[in-house]
Amino acid sequence: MPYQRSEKVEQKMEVKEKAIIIAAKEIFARDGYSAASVKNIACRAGVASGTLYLYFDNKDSLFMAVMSELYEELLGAIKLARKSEKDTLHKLSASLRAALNIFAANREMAELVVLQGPNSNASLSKQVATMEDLLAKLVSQDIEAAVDKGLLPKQHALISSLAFVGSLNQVITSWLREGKPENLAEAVEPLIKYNLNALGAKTSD
Amino acid sequence: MPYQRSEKVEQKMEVKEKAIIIAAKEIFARDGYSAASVKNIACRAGVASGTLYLYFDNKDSLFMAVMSELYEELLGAIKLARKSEKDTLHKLSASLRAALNIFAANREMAELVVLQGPNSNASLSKQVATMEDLLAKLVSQDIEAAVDKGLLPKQHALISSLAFVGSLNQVITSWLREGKPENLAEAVEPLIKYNLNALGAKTSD
Amino acid sequence: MPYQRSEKVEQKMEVKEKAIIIAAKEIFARDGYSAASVKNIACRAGVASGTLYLYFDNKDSLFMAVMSELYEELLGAIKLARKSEKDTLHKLSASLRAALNIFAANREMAELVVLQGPNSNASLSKQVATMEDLLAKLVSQDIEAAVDKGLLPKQHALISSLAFVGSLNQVITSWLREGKPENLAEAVEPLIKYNLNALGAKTSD
Amino acid sequence: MPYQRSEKVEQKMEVKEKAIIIAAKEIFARDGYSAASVKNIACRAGVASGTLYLYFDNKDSLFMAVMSELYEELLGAIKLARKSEKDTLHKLSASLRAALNIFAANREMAELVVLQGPNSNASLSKQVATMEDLLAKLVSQDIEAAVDKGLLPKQHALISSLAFVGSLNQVITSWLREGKPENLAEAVEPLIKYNLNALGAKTSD
DNA sequence: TATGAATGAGCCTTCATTCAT
DNA sequence: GATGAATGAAGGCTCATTCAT
Repeated sequence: MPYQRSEKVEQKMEVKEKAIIIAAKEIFARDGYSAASVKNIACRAGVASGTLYLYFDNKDSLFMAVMSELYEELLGAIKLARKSEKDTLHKLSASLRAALNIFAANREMAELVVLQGPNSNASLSKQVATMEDLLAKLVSQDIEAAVDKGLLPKQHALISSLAFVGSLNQVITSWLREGKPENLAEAVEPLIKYNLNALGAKTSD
Repeated sequence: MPYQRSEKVEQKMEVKEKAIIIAAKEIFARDGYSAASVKNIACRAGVASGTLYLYFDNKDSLFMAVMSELYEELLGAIKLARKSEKDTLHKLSASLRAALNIFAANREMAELVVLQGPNSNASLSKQVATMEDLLAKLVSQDIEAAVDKGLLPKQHALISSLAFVGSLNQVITSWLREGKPENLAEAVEPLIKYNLNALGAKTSD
Repeated sequence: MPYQRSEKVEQKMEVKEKAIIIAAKEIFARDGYSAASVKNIACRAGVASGTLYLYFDNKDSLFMAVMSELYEELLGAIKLARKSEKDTLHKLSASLRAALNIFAANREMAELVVLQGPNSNASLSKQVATMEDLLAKLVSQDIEAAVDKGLLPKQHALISSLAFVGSLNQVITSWLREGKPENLAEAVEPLIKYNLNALGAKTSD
Repeated sequence: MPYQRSEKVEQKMEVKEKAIIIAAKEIFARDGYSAASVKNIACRAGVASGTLYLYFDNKDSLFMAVMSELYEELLGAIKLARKSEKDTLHKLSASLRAALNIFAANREMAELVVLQGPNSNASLSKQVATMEDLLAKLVSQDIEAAVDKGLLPKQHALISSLAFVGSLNQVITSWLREGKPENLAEAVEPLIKYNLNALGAKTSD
């Protein structure tokens, strides 16, 4: 029964691959890209360092796998949150709120996505940047849509979207590095208000 | 003749120290802290690697020297720009404008200050963060002052200042990495407007 | 008056050369040959490292100069002490006593002659060994003379002289490294007695 | 097949570890601690320099491993020789004889134990000195025991034991460096006689 | 003569990657 | 597939020596 066997093996491999990614997240988040050693990651994953190379081409590609997974998760959560909202501006707010919530719940992810991802190594940074862009593009599209609908005044959508995303990044960075704000939760509403004001949304209050 | 230090030699040394810092900026900007090698830097500076250690204690201290110089330059430009303005809100705008201008004129500095500085190495990052903080504090103080004067509505000053600085960072990051916006100049006014709106300033138009 | 001038200069140089040797003794004694750095020695001598090379070909030759001087001093003291004695066996005792006395009075010398000298570097060790030999030869000659005169029984003069010198060395080594005996003075008589017994001298008591 | 360690691999590793130690003995004996380079040792062992660090933490610990092994071997031989003797004084003679024999058979060991060991590096020397002391203590205990039994006259046991060990050291040193005596074998009986006389043993002849 | 900045070979050590098992 | 011992290039840094001044 070669078919079943292959399935089992495949399952085992998936398990191992996941273990490696989980370990990699921990180590990369804690030590940063350069200081993280392959041996450490393998060790944490309960796997020999050679084994790691059966699942990933090299350290870089492991890092990218980690980042991809994180971005997928992050964007998934954001997209999900947006689905519950009809109004474009509410979509924007929901995005911000979802991002802050997921980072608050998963500090490691924040560390990786916000701090380590963008600063790994010349070539990796470029690839990560591509993923980072997705969020900016989402925001940009919302802004353009809202402008079209007359919900927002005309503006430089690129700059606005970058500013929007940047404000989020900085708050998280400060939270991670300085512990200020102490809780991401307290940042949610002020940050949403800040950006909606910035975009020119007429807030009800 | 027991060695004439004062004149030529001292000058030559200053020149050499500067050459090393210039080279370090190039290499650190291009490769990042970890991937940059001391040998490379020395080589680029036209100096033997041992020579570098006559001017700097070690790689870390060279990096800090580079960063310090850059922050001094950056904050100097910002403070200068602020001096010409009386009004608190104008001070804020002037700060943003000055920062964008200096980065536009000095892409390498942007690369180092915005991208490499924050992600070098655990202990260096902390020191750099201290310098980064200065800008955020400046903004925070302005906001609080403006709120006190009734120029701005009450708000969460920490979050507002982080968002302010973050929006700037992100625009520069995107410019460096994606080439969008193509020119920082075009970002200046939209970004100022974005943040003034965000802060709740009543814009005249 | 070129003659006088040359004399002055020569004097100055002798002063400087001596300063370097004095400094070298300190540093070599403290750090050992390899760990002692030329720069440190020059610095301690109040001289630039380049200057050192006007007086000595290189680190090795400086070390040899130090050792030569020490051996000269040591052997001088020993020969002087021997002169006051007529009897061959008394010459031997006097040698031992003189050696212990000079080391007790000059711990640095002991450190260099006994510990550092023999273990500097492959080629230096050989040269130092040649100087070490002088003491052994002196002892050997005494033994042979005493045997000829019937003061000592026939024996393997080489072995006896080596043992004699070795016993001295070991006591000093232990004194330097372990602080046992606390005082070299207390070692003098036991050590003399040990070796006279060893040589077969009929001690009066 | 998750890697078969137990048999061949483990054996190979032991072989390799031994090869490294053997190479280290050669190089340390030839060049001394400081001048010996890790690369050279690895090379002589037929191993990459990185491999060496799989077996030893660093150069220091490799050196200590070498010295420990040698001291173990040396003291083992001495203790074995002593076991065959009942009389305290015979134990002493047997110790000396055993030491000379093992050095005669293993010149490299002599080089390391007598010449290099004591002069490696500040912190290592101390550790080595601890091992060196064992021999001196053995001798010291014998002397004290013999004195108690009335086999030897009262004496300064510390000085006597140091002299005893020193005489041995010096003979070996001279043999190694000067080639005198040509053969250690010829030194055995004279040296034993020298020291027994020294201690005040009533020799039968 | 005296200086000390400059050199660069060489040091010990790390670590991503490979490959025999 | 899994292992982990082995590799060796590359890293930061030191220091005896040189040489322009």
